[in-house]
Amino acid sequence: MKFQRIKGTRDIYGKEYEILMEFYQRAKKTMDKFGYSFIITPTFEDVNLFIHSTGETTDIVEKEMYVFEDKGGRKVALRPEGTPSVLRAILENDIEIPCKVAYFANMFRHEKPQKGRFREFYQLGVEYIGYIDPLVDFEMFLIIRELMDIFEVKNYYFEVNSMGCIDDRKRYKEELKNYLSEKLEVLCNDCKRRFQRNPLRILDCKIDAEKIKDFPRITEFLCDGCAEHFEKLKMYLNKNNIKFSINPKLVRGIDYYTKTVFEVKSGRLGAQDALGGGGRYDGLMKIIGGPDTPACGFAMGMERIMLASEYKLPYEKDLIFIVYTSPELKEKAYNLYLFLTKETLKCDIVLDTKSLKSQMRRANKKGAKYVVILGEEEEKMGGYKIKDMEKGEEKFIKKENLPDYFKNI
RNA sequence: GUGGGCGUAGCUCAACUGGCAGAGCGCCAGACUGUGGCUCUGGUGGUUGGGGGUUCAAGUCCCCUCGCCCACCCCA
Repeated sequence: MKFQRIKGTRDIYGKEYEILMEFYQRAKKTMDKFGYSFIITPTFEDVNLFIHSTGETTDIVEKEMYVFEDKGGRKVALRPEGTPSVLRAILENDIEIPCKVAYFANMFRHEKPQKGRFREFYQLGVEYIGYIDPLVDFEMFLIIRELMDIFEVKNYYFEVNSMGCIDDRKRYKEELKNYLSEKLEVLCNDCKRRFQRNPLRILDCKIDAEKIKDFPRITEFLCDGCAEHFEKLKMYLNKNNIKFSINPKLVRGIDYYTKTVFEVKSGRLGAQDALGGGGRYDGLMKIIGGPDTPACGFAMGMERIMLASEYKLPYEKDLIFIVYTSPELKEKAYNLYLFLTKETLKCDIVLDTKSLKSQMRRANKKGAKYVVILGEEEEKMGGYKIKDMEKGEEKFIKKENLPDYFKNI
């Protein structure tokens, strides 16, 4: 019986694993600098958490969630995004607000896989909870700029829009519906369906883009407070030389956003060009039963980051390979291997009895810098032969001098 | 969920209108009597994704199914 992984999932190993972990380390360091603390929340939650926060009419909840019933009859969902869980955790653990939280975790969405899109994927998420100040929104851009830097992503760009507050959006929705009702007949079937359920989504439609060119801009329907918030953000961005363009069609697929929304995009990705996205969600905390608390955040897709990144793993040749000339010496060789690992040196050894030649071949293939040779002759002389694989030189060394020999490689 | 492309050795791919499943790389070994890379020589390697059908004969044609890639939808 042979098995294969579930569609849209991946095995991450070898170089890709090393890169992902390196990126995690770097992100951790950056988030530490900005004063964020990391959090791990459960992989699955009560399905209602997402229904109420992400939004009942969103594609994510409507058709992309992995939902199942556990043995206790609870309806459970694999998390499709991180923000609801983080807010839930803050409330449940009475974490003091304001707070700054980050996470690095796998997310699950039942979509058809394509370039840069998987059913299980990794996100780096950042949430800043507690302030209405547009400086918070601005900080998201600052952090992303720094992350793009350390992930070595070069050609990225920001798109920004404002969704206004709940009231603004209500008024805008009416206005948009008015405008669209005259065009409804010429729109595609998807858009006709969206008209009732979620008219904002029609702005996203590529088929009908031409037909609705002169749609009303939401930024013209913002209340004074939201307009000022947006102006301040733009000012901060300009002052700090963060380039962005305003995309009045950017509405995002999650219901809870208010005021600022944004995406980071890359030209290197194909159709799924968003490296990350986020925005302000001032109403969400209240929706899930907490105090009325403003917040802002974003998430980035690590697989997409890796696609867009120019980062190359450093070429570290520091492996020490142990070889032995006869089966009788195997256990001695293995003890040497154990000894060296205690010295925290990177080493390896083959256990199936093979010719010295074959062991040397293996050492070379694994990229060994040094080979320690255990042989009968060397045994008699109380030491080992060490071969420098780059120079091809060999040197005899006494057993007691071995640790020192590798001290400064 | 909808469309298009594709599944042949570990990898990259050949195999005309149906006619004995192949190459390169890799892997293993020898040339080199305790020593890697380079070179040469030999060897290993397959239920042609799976199932069914048509045929004397199917990698090739037909149907079903699974998977991968790309796009739509939507998003990270």
